[in-house]
Amino acid sequence: MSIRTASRATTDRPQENRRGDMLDAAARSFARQGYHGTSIRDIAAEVGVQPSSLYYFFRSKDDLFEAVYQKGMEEMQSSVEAAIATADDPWTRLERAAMAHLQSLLTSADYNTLVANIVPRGDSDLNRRLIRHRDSYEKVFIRLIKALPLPPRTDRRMFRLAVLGALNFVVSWYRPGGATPKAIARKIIRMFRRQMDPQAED
Amino acid sequence: MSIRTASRATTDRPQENRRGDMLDAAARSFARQGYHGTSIRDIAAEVGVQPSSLYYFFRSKDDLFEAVYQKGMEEMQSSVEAAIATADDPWTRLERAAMAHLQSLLTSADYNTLVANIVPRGDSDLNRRLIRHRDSYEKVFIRLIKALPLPPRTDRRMFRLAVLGALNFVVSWYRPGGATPKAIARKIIRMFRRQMDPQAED
DNA sequence: GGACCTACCGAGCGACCGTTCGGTATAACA
DNA sequence: TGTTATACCGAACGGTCGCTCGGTAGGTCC
Repeated sequence: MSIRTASRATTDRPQENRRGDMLDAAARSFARQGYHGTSIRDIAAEVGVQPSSLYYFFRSKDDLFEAVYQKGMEEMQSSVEAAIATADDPWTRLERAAMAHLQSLLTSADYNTLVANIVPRGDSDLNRRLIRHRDSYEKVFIRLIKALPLPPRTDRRMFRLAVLGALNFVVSWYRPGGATPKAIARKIIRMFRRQMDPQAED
Repeated sequence: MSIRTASRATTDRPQENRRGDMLDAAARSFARQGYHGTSIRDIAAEVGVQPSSLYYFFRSKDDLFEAVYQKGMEEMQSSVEAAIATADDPWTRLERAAMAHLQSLLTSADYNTLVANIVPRGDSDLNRRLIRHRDSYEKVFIRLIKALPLPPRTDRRMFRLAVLGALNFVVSWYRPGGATPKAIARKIIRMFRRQMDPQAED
């Protein structure tokens, strides 16, 4: 292994590479103003770059948006996966996942607020791609709920959707200073648990 | 009471009045393409009117949007109120309300899909006004949940928000042909009920 | 029959939109 | 030292945006 192969020149800083900055600025703008409310020029200005430069890294506005959305979903997924790694009990794992999920949505990291606020609807190409990313993320919850000791004949899909609904709705009423995301997540999961699991301690 | 006062000329059709048509077309467009995705010209074209004509009835695009949103909320409120009028038992009333709520959100009446898809965030003037309308609607649920025989020290606010969250999230996974809105609403409320009310029959 | 009001029309202003295209400074490579 | 790839710049194209403004046809009122 020569020096040549070891030092990958592209990552160092040969003549800068602001793709990351662009992604960050896009996340900020999209999270605050929404898709149509954000212009390529807005993002470019925030990075300190010409609008045309964005097209060197991203084919189109749609592509840029998808990249941001995907990164947000991936960040959430890895934070959830890290949170459940250390627990064995299925209900504890769900609770930990809910905490990580809510914490991601509420701590105003732009990528995650974006994911929280943009609900893909309609059937444009872009929306179809976003939904694929979201579905991929929600697989974690399918697994978690599959492992739960629920009463027989429980509709686990409905259960999952009710939990995610209650969780996601928090972003529309949460105000910092009140209950913490963790506390809220715990409360919500406990509400669902008490019903489904008679020997829950509470 | 003379003939003059009885026949209010403005409502008849002196030289037409397409305010209602405009509101309907706006609801359609806003519900499908969102706020920024809808142009005044789109709406005008759908009504068969010049763009400038919209400004005779509405001060601005924001005003028009607010009018649509408000009408949507009012429709939902009266449908919920009609649904609970004939029931006395608090849990039954909540269940009926949830059914009416979901039915409004899911039967693709444009005013209601709009309300379901537009989640006001940020602190523009418009968003603040939308939130006021939404809060006014949700008062019904505060009342309904206040009347519920819940265990002492139950956080009724959290309970309400969890219920509304689970309910509102349905719009993002509902597909016609599966369970009906009514059935879904019943299932969701029963899930919450079993936990809080030990002598629920189910 | 003249003044007035209502419900529009039609043209257009200035700003902004996503995107394209030809260039170019810098650095790596031969 | 010349070639090539990378990471941009700067200008501009064609289109759309929200909104304004000066009309005016038709009905109502005195």
